[in-house]
This record gives sequence, C-alpha cells and structure tokens, in this order.
Amino acid sequence: MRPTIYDIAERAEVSIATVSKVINNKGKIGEKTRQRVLAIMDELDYQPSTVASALTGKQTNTIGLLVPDIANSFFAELARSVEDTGHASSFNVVICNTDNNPEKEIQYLWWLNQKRVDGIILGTGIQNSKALQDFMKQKIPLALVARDASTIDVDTVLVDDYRGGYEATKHLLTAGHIRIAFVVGEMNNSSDTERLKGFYEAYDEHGVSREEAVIVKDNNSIGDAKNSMRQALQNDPAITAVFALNDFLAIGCIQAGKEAGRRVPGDLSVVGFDDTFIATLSDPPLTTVAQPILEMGRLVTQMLIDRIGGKNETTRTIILNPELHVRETTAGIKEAERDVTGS
Amino acid sequence: MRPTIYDIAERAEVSIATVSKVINNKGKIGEKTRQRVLAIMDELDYQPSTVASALTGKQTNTIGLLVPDIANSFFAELARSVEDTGHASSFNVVICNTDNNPEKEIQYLWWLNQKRVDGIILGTGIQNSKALQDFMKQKIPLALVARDASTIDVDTVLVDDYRGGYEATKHLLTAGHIRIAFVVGEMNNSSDTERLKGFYEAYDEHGVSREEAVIVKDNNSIGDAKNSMRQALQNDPAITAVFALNDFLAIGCIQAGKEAGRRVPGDLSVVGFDDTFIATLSDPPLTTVAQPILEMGRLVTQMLIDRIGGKNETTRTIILNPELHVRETTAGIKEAERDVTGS
DNA sequence: CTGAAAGCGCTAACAA
DNA sequence: TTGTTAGCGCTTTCAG
Repeated sequence: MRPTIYDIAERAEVSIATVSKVINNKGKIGEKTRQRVLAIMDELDYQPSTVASALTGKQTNTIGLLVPDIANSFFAELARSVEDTGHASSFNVVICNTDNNPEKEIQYLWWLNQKRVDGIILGTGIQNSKALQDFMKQKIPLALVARDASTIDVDTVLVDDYRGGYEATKHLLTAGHIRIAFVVGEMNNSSDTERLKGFYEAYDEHGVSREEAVIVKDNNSIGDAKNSMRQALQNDPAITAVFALNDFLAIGCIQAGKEAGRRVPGDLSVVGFDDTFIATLSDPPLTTVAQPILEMGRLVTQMLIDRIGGKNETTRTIILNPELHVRETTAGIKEAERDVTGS
Repeated sequence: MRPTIYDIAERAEVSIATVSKVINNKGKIGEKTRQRVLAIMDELDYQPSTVASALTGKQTNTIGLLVPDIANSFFAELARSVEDTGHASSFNVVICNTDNNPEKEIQYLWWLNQKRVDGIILGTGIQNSKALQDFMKQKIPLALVARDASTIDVDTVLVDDYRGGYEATKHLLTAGHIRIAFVVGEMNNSSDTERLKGFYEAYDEHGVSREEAVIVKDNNSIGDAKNSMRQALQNDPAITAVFALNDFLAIGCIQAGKEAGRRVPGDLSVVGFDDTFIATLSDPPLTTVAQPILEMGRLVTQMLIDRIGGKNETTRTIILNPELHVRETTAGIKEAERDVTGS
C-alpha cells in the first residue's frame, strides 16, 4: 500500500501533526526533525493524498474545461493555453467535450461539482440558462471564454465579434465586392449574431444594400460548408466573395469555389475567422480574422485562478480585439475582372 | 454550504447509513424511505462528494492522459476519442501536455498519482525509463498508446509502424521513384525508427540501394520541415518523392516543393502519416498512411478501464494495421516526366 | 518546537 | 429494513 502520513510519523518518531507541518511548511519545526521527516518521505516515495487534504477543506487543484470538441483546432489550441497556464499554478485540467449538447453540458457541470474541482471554464455556450442559474448556486468559481452570456454574472474573456465581423466585411467591400456570402454554422450563439451585426454595419457604412448579402447556413462541418457553398454559387453566380465564420468553413468554401472553376482569390475572395494553424496551411494561405487564442486561454485561466484564490472581488469582462490577417485568399474585384477578361 | 449526507439524513429522519445505501443502491431499504430520501436529495441539490468517497477506498473516476501537445491534431483527435470512451463509463479525463520533456513527463505522473486518479494513459514516450520503473511501483494502472515500450510490462495499443513505413515506401518505389526523402522530426521514439526500418525494407525488396534514400531531419514543426525540405531539394534536385512521418511535415514539404517550382504530384510526390483531418484539407489532398486514431483511443481507454475494474489479468498489446490512403499527392515517375516534357 | 484530538463527508461492517 | 460506529488520510486548533 501507499505510505500514509502515519507511516512517516512512525518511522520519524514524531506525530502526524509534525509531518503535516513539514509537508506544508507551516508552523515552526526544528531543522533536525524537518530534515529527518523529509528524508523518510523521500525514502518511502511518500506523496500526500490530495483526496484527503481536499476533504479537510483544501483545494483539489483541478479545474474543468468545457468545450464543444477538443478535436476542433480552435478549442485544442485554447485547451493547450489553459492547461499551460493552469500548470504554472499547479492546477490540472479536466477536459469535457459537450458537442454543444445541452444535456452533456449540465451533466459535466454536475460531475465536476461532485469531484469538487476548484473552478470551471466554459468554452462552450450553455444553452440551458435556467439550468446554469441553478448550478451557479453551488458557488463554484466560473469563467467564460469566447462566448458571451450577459445574462449571468461571471468573469468573461472574449473577442469583439462585432468588430471582427465588421473588419472582415469592410476589407471585402473596400476591395469592391458587393455580393458577399456570409457563411455560418448553426448560428446559435452570440458570437455568430454579433459578427453578423458587424457584417451588416459594414454594408450600411459602405452604402451597399443589405439585400446584396447572402446568408449561407450549414451544419458547421467543412464538408457541409462546401456543399452549401457550391449550392449558393450555383444559385447566385454573382457572388464574388465569402466571409466564413471559422477557418474550417472558409476552407470548405475555397474547395467549393475551386470545384466550381473559380480561382481563389482571382474569381472568389475568401475571409475566415479564428486564425488557427490551418489558416497558414491552406492553399492559398487564408486571409482571416485572428482571435488571440493563446492569450484568451491565458487570461481566463488566470482570472479563474485568481478568483479561486479569493482575489477578484467584482466580476470582470475582458474584451480583446480581433485582428484581420490579410494573406492570399482575398483580392480586389477589379483585379478579378481583369483576370477574367484576360484569360 | 453544500449539503452533506448528514443534512439529508436529518431531513429525511433516517441515519446516514441509510442515505448512503440509497445513493449507491446497496443493501435493502424500504421503498418509502428510499423515495423520501431521494426526494430530499433532489430538493437540496445534493451531490455526494467524490472526494470523500474516494477517501474510503472508492474510485475517483478520473484518468490521466499524457500527450506531447494537445494542440497537435493527432493528439487532439486521440484525446477526443479517449474522453468519449471514458465518458461512457463515467470517467473524466485530465490532460497533460508534456512537450516530450522528460521532466514534465514524470512530474505529471506524480501529480496524477497524488490526486489518486484511477489510471493513466501514456500517449507520449517516457524518456526516462528508470523514473518510469520507479513510478510503476505505485501500481497505478497504466496503458500505452501509439508508442512502444517493450521494456516495461503494460497494456499497449499501437499501429504497426514498420508496416506503415514499408507500405508508404513501396507505393512510391512502385511508382518509379528512386530518390526518396525520408522526412522525420527528432527521431527520438520507437515509431520513427520502426518506420525507418520499414522504409529500408522496401528499398531492399525493390533492389534499390539504400544509398538513394536521403534522410531529412527537422525540429518537427511544419515551418522547419519546409526549410529542411527546401534545403534538401537544393542539394539534391534528383529527389522526386518524399515520405514524411506525419501530415504536418508532409504539408511543409508540399509547400517547400511548390516554392521550389515543383508541381505536386507532377514533379514531386508526397506521402504523409497519420491521416488527421488536415490530410483532406491539404491542396492537393494528401496521400497518407492512416492510423485508426479513434479506434486506438477507444481501445486503450477501454483496456485501462477494464484493468481498473480488475479484469484483464495479463497485460495485452494490440497492434493495429495502418492503411495507405492514396489521394492526390502521389503520381508515377513516368507521368511526371511526361508532364515535364509536355509543358 | 511538538503532540493530542476533533473533524472533513462518506463507506462498510456489525448490531439491532 | 435501519442504525451505530469505526475508520479513510489529512489539517488544524489548542495544549503542553
């Protein structure tokens, strides 16, 4: 069996209280006894049980992270950042894939609560806000990332989605594009709707009728985006640009464009969102609205840890600015026409 | 404060033993009391503390997963599979990013031990095998995935790397390629060396001198693979094909090839390894040796859970077959020549 | 500086 | 069928 504090105490001929003190170096203990205890702990490969100490009111040093799908690069990169930041403060992180399924979402919440994690980061929308309210009675520190939930009072880190949508669209409109496809997944969260608002705002500002915009929905997979886009291109050949709400969708659109004989960016400009590593892998490299993923992860995690530690009286919301990274999937419409006639 | 078993007992006017029994539905309890207790538990949002029950010898229902980097698609997909499988049996998973750093590796191992996780999946090499041996004295169930370690006796799931290397190379040799670049990262694990053996085996079998092969190393990042490959192509223009040990490296090579004016697959054929989702995103879609990632995750996790549950007396090793997925980055050397002359 | 003892929330005999 | 009680391994007063 694993040695316990009693084993150490016995071998060192001291009381368990003394051992406990050297473990947490608290109180005053003679240097000699301290060394002796330390030596024995080492000799027996002793490790204090987090389980036992948690029972006495101490932390579990574990936080939970809910995301829709860790296999999705955006969340994988976010998770990496969260874990790194947690690790730096001796926290472990438990990952939970919710698939945006409301039942899984709250199930995980309660599971984590039962395990007495010290805090939870929500990187996923919580569809069932009533259930969330209920859960919050448990008073587990919570923090939100990349998803807004103005109805509840929690620490939050997000990107200015409205602005991201605006910048991307402005980039396209300025290049002369009029008929732009707005490619979105389910459109079931605040990020999507905010980006759409920014999208329309740019239209208004450029004096272009919102009628010119075409909204394309899909089930948020690359394959489906490709199909929807192909469809859209058929129905409406006047489309010369697309703004996709994440890099995956954008790549699906590029594929659809190529298959439809459109050169990118010659005949079709594409802007994505997120700037995960796939944006640079794409051919051509994808112009996209970059979210500072690593920083977002770092910030939420730090906020959560601070709150766990009892700092942070009032809840805070940090809004980061997205940044348009212009690469090679966007071109001016003039250029496009020249290309077309020239060939 | 959160309600405890005492609160429930008091309100229900029964003893804590009774409450405990209904929680775990053990022993015999009258249907009436059972209902009453259940109702109260529900009313108070009571959740038994895993921490407390773990202290009495029960499981924590948590497993650890060590990987080099969750942001790497291969491991992200693996993690997803592990988490799904764990979830189905009510286990949560703690992720640990080791960066292949020996110190982080064992640190995580001990952390997890201290938290009394029920088992650990190693999806990363453990460089320090002496430290591992030491750790194993703790008798925490361990399982290995995607990495061989014949020196220690643990359940293992892996892919036949030798065969994967052989198949990929054979595909290229059969197509007429002779001078093939073998692009690898650090070459610090058994997978890499096994694949290399398979690579050479194919050379031998085709009666081609091993001298024709050129080994290209890099620091296992896409950018570095690109640089190394560019270099290699300059030094040795006779290279007509590359076998890269993962899809990232393969994409780096495609980029290098394109920049060097080589058409893919016209002037340069590329085969990757893993078949993560980026293989299909690539342009052109990447020919690659597919590892059954999801199945690997499912299998290790299930093995580990079985062992935790006390089944699985003897340790097992499951070897899965990789499968060459031929897509569009490989072409015959003849074809390539025709292309060149024809243009 | 060191130790005795109570208690954290739950499980599991063992009684009743 | 239900309750009493002794731990699980550790922290934390409070005495010495």
